Amino acid sequence: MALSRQSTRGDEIRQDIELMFFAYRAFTRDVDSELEKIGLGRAHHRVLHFVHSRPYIIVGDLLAILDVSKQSLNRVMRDLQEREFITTVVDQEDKRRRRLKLTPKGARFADTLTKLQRERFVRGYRSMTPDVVNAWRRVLESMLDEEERLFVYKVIGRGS
Amino acid sequence: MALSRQSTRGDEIRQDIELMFFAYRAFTRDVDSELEKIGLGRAHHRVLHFVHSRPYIIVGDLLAILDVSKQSLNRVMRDLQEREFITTVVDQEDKRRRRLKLTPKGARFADTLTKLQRERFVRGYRSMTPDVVNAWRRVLESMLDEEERLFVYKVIGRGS
DNA sequence: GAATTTAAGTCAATTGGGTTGACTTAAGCC
DNA sequence: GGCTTAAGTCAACCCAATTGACTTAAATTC
Repeated sequence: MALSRQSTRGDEIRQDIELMFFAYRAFTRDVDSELEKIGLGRAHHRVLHFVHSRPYIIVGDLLAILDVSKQSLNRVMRDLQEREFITTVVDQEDKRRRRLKLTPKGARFADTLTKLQRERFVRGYRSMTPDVVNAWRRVLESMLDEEERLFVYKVIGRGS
Repeated sequence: MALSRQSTRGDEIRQDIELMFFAYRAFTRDVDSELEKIGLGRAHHRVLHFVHSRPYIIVGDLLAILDVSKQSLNRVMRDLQEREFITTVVDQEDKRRRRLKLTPKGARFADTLTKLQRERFVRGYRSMTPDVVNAWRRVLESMLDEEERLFVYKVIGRGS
């Protein structure tokens, strides 16, 4: 295959853009294929993931994180509830709110997915000093827009 | 919003997984919205991008890079040809092959999209030493599977 | 030179995951 | 009591992907 292109100077960033594309695809592949076995998709994974790390999150906050319409979330939620991966409890302080939580079964499944992605990071960080790992994170963080960055800090519980 | 979660020790990688999700979303957002203005989607961008850096690439190689079915590529190609963003030329050595190339108009558009993504990288790399930037790349590369990594090196023209 | 393989393209049906719009139900707030 | 908010639903639609079955034309093999 005559795939390669002449590598001119000054296009390192262009390579990085492509690397980002390939890396993200690798990052989601294992998980996608695991989900496919039981007839779920990437959208289901995102819900499982974020509900797992934020038990009792309310629906509106989850919508804000995922940045999708509630109609879209709803279809996904139905699948997850049917499979008994997720349950809702009515908030006692404000009974309009539904708090989301994974069932033990849902949590186990979410954990196996997380493990798959975690492995790729561990592999990448091995042989890197803590300094470099930190810098790595800062690079990713700088890709976010200002306002978004504050939101993400709040969501992932870093920086504050 | 009570979005944040308690940050227990040992879940740094979990934060990184989420950061990867948010960063990739940011990374594609500008481009997506630019594409939307003229009625194209992310799939069109990928084709524009890879044909731009690999002028005269043949269809089969592009399929291998994108890892999609040819039926899928074909729909996208039709849109791009209608808009006169891309042209095909028959390879003279093997007349079954079609070589793809952007028109000047297509190249200009591809450049404006690249610029948008490039900015995010420049922002991230500013204040990083060359060493750190290199390490950053190595982390991303390590996320690829072994076989895939060799393919990607060939495609982006690094390593080898 | 005929048969097979390869490269590209096409039609049709389906899926996953998103959208907008319009609406309902129930609860909280002033 | 009336407005607002949180959640959920139905319907119609869109984009980007899939699989399967097929065609055309050129290159390769026997």
